[in-house]
Amino acid sequence: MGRGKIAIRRIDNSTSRQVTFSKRRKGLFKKAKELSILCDAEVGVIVFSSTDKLYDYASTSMKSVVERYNKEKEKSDKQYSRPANIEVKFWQREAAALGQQLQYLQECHRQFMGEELSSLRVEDLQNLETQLEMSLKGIREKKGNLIRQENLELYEKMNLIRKENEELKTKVYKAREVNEATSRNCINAPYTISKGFDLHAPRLHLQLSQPQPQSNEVPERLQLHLQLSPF
Amino acid sequence: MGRGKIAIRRIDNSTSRQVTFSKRRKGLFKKAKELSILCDAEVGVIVFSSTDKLYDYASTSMKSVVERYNKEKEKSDKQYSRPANIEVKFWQREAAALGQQLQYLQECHRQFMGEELSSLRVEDLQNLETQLEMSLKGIREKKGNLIRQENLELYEKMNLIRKENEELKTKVYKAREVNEATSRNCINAPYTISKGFDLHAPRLHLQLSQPQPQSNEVPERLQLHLQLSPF
DNA sequence: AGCTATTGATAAAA
DNA sequence: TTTTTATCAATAGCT
Repeated sequence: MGRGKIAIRRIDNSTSRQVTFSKRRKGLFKKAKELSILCDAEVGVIVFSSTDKLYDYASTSMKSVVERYNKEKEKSDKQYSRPANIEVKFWQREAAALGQQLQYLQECHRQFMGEELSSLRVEDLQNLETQLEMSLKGIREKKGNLIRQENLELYEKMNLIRKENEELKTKVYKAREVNEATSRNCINAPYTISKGFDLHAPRLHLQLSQPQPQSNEVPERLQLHLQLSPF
Repeated sequence: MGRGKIAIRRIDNSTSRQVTFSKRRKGLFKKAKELSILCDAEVGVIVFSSTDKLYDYASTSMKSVVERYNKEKEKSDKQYSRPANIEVKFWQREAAALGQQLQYLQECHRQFMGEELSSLRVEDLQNLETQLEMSLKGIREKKGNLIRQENLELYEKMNLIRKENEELKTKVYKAREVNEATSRNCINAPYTISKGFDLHAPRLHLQLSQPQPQSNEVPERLQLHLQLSPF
């Protein structure tokens, strides 16, 4: 169709190609429009030129055509993107709902902290007070139980250590006796050495039987809890 | 181009329309292909028949064409889907962050309610107790202030009403005197009527000077607050 | 589905 | 780019 037949292959002449592109693109869009009208069809045509310029025709709107196309395709293929908008709305709602919950809880929490009480009536304040008293009761009970249990454990440990100490003392005394018995055949005085050993032994054993990192804090805590515990 | 010219309008004959649709659709796709080859363009054509069947041609792939089209459009128009993916991620993050905050606050709140204390150490419980004691102090102070103020207002109102009552009483007595003076010229006994009016007057005025809906609850509240107020 | 007269599209030139 | 015009391609109406 033209002054001469042409082979269907890329047109080398850039100008010629440009002209042909214009004409044929126009023709393509016209044909698309005719098809849509004659046959009551929805038609969309997208064309990118070799210079990356976009041209498009749609009998209705390209948005409609692409959405319909994606809807049709997503039956077998989920990689198309249209449902994303629904997703965005879903997550927006989700965030809004969480935000509201958060705000409500924050207000509630501030009231529990004794802040922002101005909006409350006497009745609300009374309810809050009652709730806090209940909470306090539970918390004190729990704390008391914990402390008592800790103290019990500490007492048990202390007793264990004392027992060990007693046993060690007897061992040391026995060792000293043996030492004294043998010392008559010896020149140097082992008494001072044995005395030094006697003094250091308990501390050494205390550390061995307390593998926790805060073993040196134990007495302090013990004192603290005894002091605080009114139970 | 055919045996006769046809007007570009919907073909009424269903069979004829169907045939034309087939022929022209094939022609359209051929033209699209020629354009893409001759001019080195990327072309996509989407056609929905009047019976909702999908036909499409793309010089490369429809996915590529549609994505390129969306990418091009999103520069000027946000309703297309490529940015939606980023948006989805944003809102997901937002929701996740809010959810975490909420969860943290909920745990905190439950502890303030005296629940779920098992994860807390003695130190935490002590802090919680101190906080709650502080909160309670603030709440009690606020409640006390509110009640005192309410009581003051109620006392003032009561005094006003009493004053009004006194005034009314004097008026009633004066009216009775006038009545008695005129009753000598009358047969029936107006004394009982005036006594009844005397009894009902205060209640009537109490309601008139208390436009609140719970005006009949006032004495009860007054008693309650006096009972509760240790301030 | 084919056929073909006829119209429509467009290549080359301006 | 658009117009012109000669030519080829597409297809409407029939089979």
